[in-house]
Amino acid sequence: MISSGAPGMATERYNAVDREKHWQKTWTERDVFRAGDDYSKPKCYVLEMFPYPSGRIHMGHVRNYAMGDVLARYKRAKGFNVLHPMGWDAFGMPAENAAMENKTHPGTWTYANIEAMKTQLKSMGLSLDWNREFATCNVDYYQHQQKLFLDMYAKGLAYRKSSKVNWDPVDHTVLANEQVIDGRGWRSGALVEQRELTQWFFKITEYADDLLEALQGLEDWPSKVRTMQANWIGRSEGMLINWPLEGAKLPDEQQSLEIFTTRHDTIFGASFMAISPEHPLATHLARSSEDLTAFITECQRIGTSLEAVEKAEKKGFDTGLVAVHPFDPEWKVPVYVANFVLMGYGTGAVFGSAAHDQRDLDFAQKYGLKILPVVIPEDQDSTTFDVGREAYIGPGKLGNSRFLDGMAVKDAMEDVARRLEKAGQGKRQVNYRLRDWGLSRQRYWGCPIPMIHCDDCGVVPVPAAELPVKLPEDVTFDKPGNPLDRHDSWLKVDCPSCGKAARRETDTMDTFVDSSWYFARFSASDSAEPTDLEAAAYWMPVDQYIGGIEHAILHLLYSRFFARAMIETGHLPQGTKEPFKALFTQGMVIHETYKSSDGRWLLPVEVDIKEAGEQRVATELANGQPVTIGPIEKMSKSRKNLVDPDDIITGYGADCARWFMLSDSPPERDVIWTESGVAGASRFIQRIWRLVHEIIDQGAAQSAAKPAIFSDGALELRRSVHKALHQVGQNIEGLRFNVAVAQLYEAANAVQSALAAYDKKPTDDMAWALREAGEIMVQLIGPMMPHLAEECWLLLGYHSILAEQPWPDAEAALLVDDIVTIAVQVNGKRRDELTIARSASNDDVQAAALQLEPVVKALAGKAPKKVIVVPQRIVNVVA
RNA sequence: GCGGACGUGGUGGAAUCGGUAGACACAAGGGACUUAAAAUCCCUCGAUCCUAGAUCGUGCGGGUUCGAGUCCCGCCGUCCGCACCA
Repeated sequence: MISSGAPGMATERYNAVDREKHWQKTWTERDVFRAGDDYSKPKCYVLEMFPYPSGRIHMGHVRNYAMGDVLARYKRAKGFNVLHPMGWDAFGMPAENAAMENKTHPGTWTYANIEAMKTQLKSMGLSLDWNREFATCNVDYYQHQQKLFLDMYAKGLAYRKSSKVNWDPVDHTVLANEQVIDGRGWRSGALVEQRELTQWFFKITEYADDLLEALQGLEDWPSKVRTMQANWIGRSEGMLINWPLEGAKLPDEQQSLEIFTTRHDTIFGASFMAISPEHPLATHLARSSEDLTAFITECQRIGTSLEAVEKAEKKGFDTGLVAVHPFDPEWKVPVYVANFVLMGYGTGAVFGSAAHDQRDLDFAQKYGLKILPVVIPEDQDSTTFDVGREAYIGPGKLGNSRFLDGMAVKDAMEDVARRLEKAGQGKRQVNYRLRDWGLSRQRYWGCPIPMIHCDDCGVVPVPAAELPVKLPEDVTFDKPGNPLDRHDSWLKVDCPSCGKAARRETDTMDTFVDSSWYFARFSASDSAEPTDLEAAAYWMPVDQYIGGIEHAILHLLYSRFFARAMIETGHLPQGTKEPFKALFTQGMVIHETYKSSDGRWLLPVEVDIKEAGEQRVATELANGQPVTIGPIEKMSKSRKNLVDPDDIITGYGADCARWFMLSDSPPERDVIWTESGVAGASRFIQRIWRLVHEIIDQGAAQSAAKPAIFSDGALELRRSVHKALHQVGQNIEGLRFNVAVAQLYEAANAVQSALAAYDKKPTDDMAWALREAGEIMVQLIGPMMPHLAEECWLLLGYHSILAEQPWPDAEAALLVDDIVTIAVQVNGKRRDELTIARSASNDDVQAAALQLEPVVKALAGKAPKKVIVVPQRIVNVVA
C-alpha cells in the first residue's frame, strides 16, 4: 500500500510554482550554467534558434527550448563543457510598425519586449548561459557585423548592382517576394511595381558548388532539408549556344542570340527560338512594334500568383526574325517572344525542342511549328515515331540528327559540345537557380551598411577605425519611407577618400544577415573583434541546432554561406565551414479551434468543455452559449487557439509544461496541446513527489552499505531501473524524448509496484534497491523536470545541486537477463512462449520448444520439417 | 506536374538489426476508499465468435522469406516542399 509510511500522514502536494522560483534563484546565484573556458575539456554546443522579441513567448518556444535544454543538461551531466546561450533577433519591421502605431522609438519597444520575454524564459528554468546574451540591434553586436561587411566587400563578396525589385509605392520600400500577395504589398495593399534599383548583394553564388556538395557531409541533418537546399541551389549542367540572327536591323551587340540549354543533344530537333518578354532583344524590337509592346505588357500583367502561372496558356509573338542553326547555315528557325521564358534564368532565351519538352511541344502545337523527334525510344523507329501530345523525355538513340544518329543521349551531348566549342559557337556552362543575396532594405531598424557615396570617388567604404556607423536615435515615423533618408545630420558626411561632402548609404541590412553569424558570436560574445579565433575553434561547430522547418532554406543556407565568407575573411578558423553539425527541426504545437454561436473565434480559456461519455460539449464561459469545436490547427492569433505559456507556468509550473511538451509526440512531429494531457503531466509530478517520500520512509538510509546479495524482487527492481537508465540516456542523445518519457513512466511504475509489495518495512536489500531506484529516477528526470528533480534530490538527503551531478552509470550486469522469454511459433504463428536460461544452447531451446503442448498438438506426431532458433528471441517450428 | 515524407486501437504514439504488434500515456467504462467530493489505488480496454479457446488484424492488392508494421512491386489516401529553371 502506497501510504503505509508515517501514520496518517498524507504527503503534502508539491508546490511547483513556489519551488521553481527557489531553484531558478539558486542556479542563477551559483552561476551553474556558465560555459567553462577550459578548452581541454570535451565541448558540446547546444543552440536553439534565437527568438524575435515579439514581447511574449509562445508554446512553440516552450517546445523548442525544452528540447534543447534536455540535451544541454544531459550533456553537462555527461561531463561535457556545454555552451547553451540565448540572444535576440532584434532588428526588423515589427518594431517600426509598432513605432508608427505607438509613437515610440523602435528600440524602446524592442528592449521592453526583450525584458518581458527574458523574464518568461527564465521562468522556464532553462540551463542557459545568460552571460553571453546579446541583441542584434545593439551596437555592440552590429558594429562587428559592419566589420564583417567591410571585409567581405574587400574580398569582392559584397558588391553593388542594379536589379529588379518589388517596390511598394505606398510604403516606399522594397518587398521580398513572399511579402507580395497577388501582386499587392502585404501591408499597404498597393499594387507592387517592378523597379530597377541599385542594391547591395552578397556573392553567395560564388559558393554554389561547395554549398551543394557539402550537403552530402551533413549526415546529421534531416534529408528533407538537404533536398530542399539542393533544389534551391538548383545546379544544372548545360551549354550556352550562339545562334546568328537574320531578318531585321539589329544593334551590333545583338547580331546573334545566346541561349542556355541542357538538351543540346536535341539540337537537330530545334523548331523555334523563344526569348523572354524582358529580354533586351524583345525590348529593342518593341520600340518599332506596337503589337509587340502590347504583347509584352500583357505578359507582365499576368502577375506572379501561383494560380496565374499555372493557368497561363503558352503564348508567343512571332518577331519575324530567324535564327540560323549552328550546324547548318541553310536551316533557319523563327524567333518568338514567349510568355513562359524567364529572364531570371540562364540567358532568358531558349531553343524549342518541340518533341522533347512539354512546354515546347505545347507551344509548337499552338503555332503549327515543326515537331521532329530526335531521341527515339529503343522499341521505336525514327521514321515513324510520333510523340503525340506528350513530349518524350526518356532514354533512347538519336535519330533524324545527321552525324549524331545512333548515339546515346549522353554521347550526343558530348559530341555536340565538342563540335560547338571547337567552332566557337558555344560553351559548356553550369547554371544555378540560386541568385546572389540582395541584402539592401530601405528600412531604419536594421544594421546600417557602412558605405559612403561620393560624387567624385563613387562608393567608398567607411574606414574600419570609424566604425560603428550608429543608427541615429532622433527619428520619426510620421512619414512613409526610410527616416534615414531625411536625417540630414546623419546622412551628410565627408568622403573618407577625398574629404568632400558625401552621403551615407541609407539602406540597412536584411535581418537574415544578423542571424547568419550570431552562433559564431556566442563563442566569444565579449570579443573586441567579431569573433575570437581560439574560442571559435573550440566551440564551433554547433553540435546540435534546433529550430523550425520554416528556416530550412534561407536562414540555414545564408549561415552556411557566412561561415565560408568568414573563413575567407579570417573571422573563422579553417574547418568550420559547416556551422551546424547536427540539425533538428521540431514540429509545431497545435490546438483545437473554437467558434462561438455568432461566429467569433474564442480562446481556449474562454471555453468550458464538459465530457459526457464519448461526447464533448463546449459552451462559452461568458454567456453559456454553445460553442462549435473546430479542427486542430497550428496555434495562431487569427484562430485564437492559443495557450499562453505564462498561464501554464504560473498554474501548473514550468516542469509540467516542459514534461508535457516532451511526452507523447515524436519531437519532429506536431504535438496537440490538450488540457487533459497537461493534467496528466501534473499528476505524474505529484506521483514522483509521493514516491520519493515513500522511498525516504521505506528505503535504506543514504549511508547504508550495498548488500552483497539481492532477492529476486530487489533484483527485478534494479534491473528495470538500470535498463531505464541506459535507455533514457540513449534516447536523449537520439532526441527521442517521447520514448525517454515513456521509459521514465515505466521506471516509476516499477518503483511503485515494488513499494506496493510491502505492507511492513522491506528487507534490507529491497530497502537499498528502493533508495537506489529513487536516486536514479530523480537523476533521470533531471534534464526534463529540473526543478522537481532538485527538490527530490534535497529530500533524498543531498545538499548538492543536482544540475552539477554527473550522470549515473548503469551496471552492465543488470542490463542482461539471466532468464529470457522466447516466443515459440509454428509456421510463423505464435503458439506459446518459453522461459529458459539465457545461456541455454540452441539445441536445448529447440528440445524444450518441441515439448510444448501447442507445438506437440500442431505437429500431430509428425517430425518437424525444420526448426529455426534465433537465440534469445524466437523459435519457429516449420511443420 | 515534379520531388519527399507518412499511413499502427476511441486518441497521441511504441516496436532502433526482418523475430511475441499495440510499450507508455490520454480518453472511456467498472470497482475500492469517503457522509460526500477531490485526490489516490485496483481492474477492463484492437475486432469477431455468448464462454473457453480460436480466428482475423499495422491504408489496399500482390511478392520475397521459416517468419513482414518493418524489405520489393503496383495502387489509394494524407501532409510538406518546389513549381513554366529550358
